[in-house]
Amino acid sequence: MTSADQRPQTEDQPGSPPVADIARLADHVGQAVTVRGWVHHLRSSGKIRFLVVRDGTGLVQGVLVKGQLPDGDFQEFDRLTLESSLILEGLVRAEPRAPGGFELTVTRLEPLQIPQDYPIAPKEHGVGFLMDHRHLWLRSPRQQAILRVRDEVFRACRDFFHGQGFVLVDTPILTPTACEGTTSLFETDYLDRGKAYLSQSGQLYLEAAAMALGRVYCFGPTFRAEKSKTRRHLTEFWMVEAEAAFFTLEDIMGLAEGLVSYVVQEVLAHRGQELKILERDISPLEAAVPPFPRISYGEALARLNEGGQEMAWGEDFGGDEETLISQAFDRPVMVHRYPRQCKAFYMEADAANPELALCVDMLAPEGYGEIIGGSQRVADLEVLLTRLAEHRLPREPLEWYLDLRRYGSVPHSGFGLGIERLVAWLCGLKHVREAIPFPRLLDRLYP
RNA sequence: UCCCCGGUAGCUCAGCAGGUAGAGCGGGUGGCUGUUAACCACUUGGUCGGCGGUUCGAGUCCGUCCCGGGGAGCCA
Repeated sequence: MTSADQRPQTEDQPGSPPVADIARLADHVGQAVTVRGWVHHLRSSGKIRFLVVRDGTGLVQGVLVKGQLPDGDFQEFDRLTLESSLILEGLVRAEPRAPGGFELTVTRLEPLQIPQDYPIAPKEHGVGFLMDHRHLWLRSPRQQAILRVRDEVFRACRDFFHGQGFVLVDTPILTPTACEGTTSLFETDYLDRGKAYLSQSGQLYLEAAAMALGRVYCFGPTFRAEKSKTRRHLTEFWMVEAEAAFFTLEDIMGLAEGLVSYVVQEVLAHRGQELKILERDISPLEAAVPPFPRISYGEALARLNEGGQEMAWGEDFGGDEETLISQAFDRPVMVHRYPRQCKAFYMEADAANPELALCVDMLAPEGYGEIIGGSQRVADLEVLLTRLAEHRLPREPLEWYLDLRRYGSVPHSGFGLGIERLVAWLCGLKHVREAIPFPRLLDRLYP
């Protein structure tokens, strides 16, 4: 847990040993320390008692031996239950029998609060039950590990873009209209000005920012009111989106490949312990180094039809098709140049074949499906106006977007990366709902 | 919105051909000086999702509604 290295210390209590993070107990062998946290596990064997304590940095087993701490404190042990909050003082010992390698001989035990009937037991639970108790489920080692991987993904994304000269530009969450028009939006009242909608993408605003700063990205929540009920869907999810002036489709594919491979390598380098807790086979992650294979929609379609999965030209791929395509490769695959008819209005047509869009989807291996969608954007005002008409989108709310084509329009491209899908793949999760602290699903708004 | 599966103790589940409610875990009590989801003994624990129907009798069969899970479409 490298992040513990720089954790600021809180004030020690007079008369008590210094407070130590469990992750740093190695630095305190032979010393008296104070540990503050929650009871993770309890065992009693007559005159010797064990409790495993969690403090957010790790787990440590405390040993209570009668005579080595006040009798009153020893008896307090019997009142403890799972998730009791407490303060322990003790002597740090190297102990080969202990999972972390260190143990605490407890010299003082002070319960802070003792729960009755903590709902989550150290046994198997159903998904529905755990989701109802998500606020408590987060305390489990597995969920902690996922959240730490997620944190690493966020950090790595920001590092990558910063290193590539991209500027973080925050796009609005409350928007006057749809970005793409096709998907359903969450609607809300906006004071006295009618309806507002929760953003389903920062892309259009990011295009404006790219015309100011060249290379930009945004990182925020995204909302889709679709009645999707699959392992790959949330109604509220996080997306990192990039947009760069003068980038072609080829440029943006290189950027997407660079981002994903960098994030994977950072997670492998810094979150190996968490991946181990998750029992993740890391060989598919280790393989995710450039170059990622690139195939066209036409090639992908041909592969599917040869494999017996009959599909007509012009249709978008579903989850099953994505899985079949990705199974042919050992790393993420980029499928480019889909038929324009199944893609969004803002995508530039391929000059070599105007029926195709200059777009790309990156499919994660192991059936995790699309993690990135990107494209080169329409740069010409007249073309864009035609597209809006074709898609029957209202022009007035997008006049500002059209301005970008009136005032110094340039070729530009961008993509969006779904964070939860990436985290789910990295962690080997069965469902994206575990990749976000408090998932919002079709039929779930609690807790 | 559509298709499939499910709802029995706090949790995970079993319940035979329709005959009147079970286990493990958890909780409680006691025992044990090195336990690793400790172990042993005893004990606590139920509106069988709701409503209606068939039947002498329904957890079990039928209808319907509610809730949960999985999948499709759409998307990241």
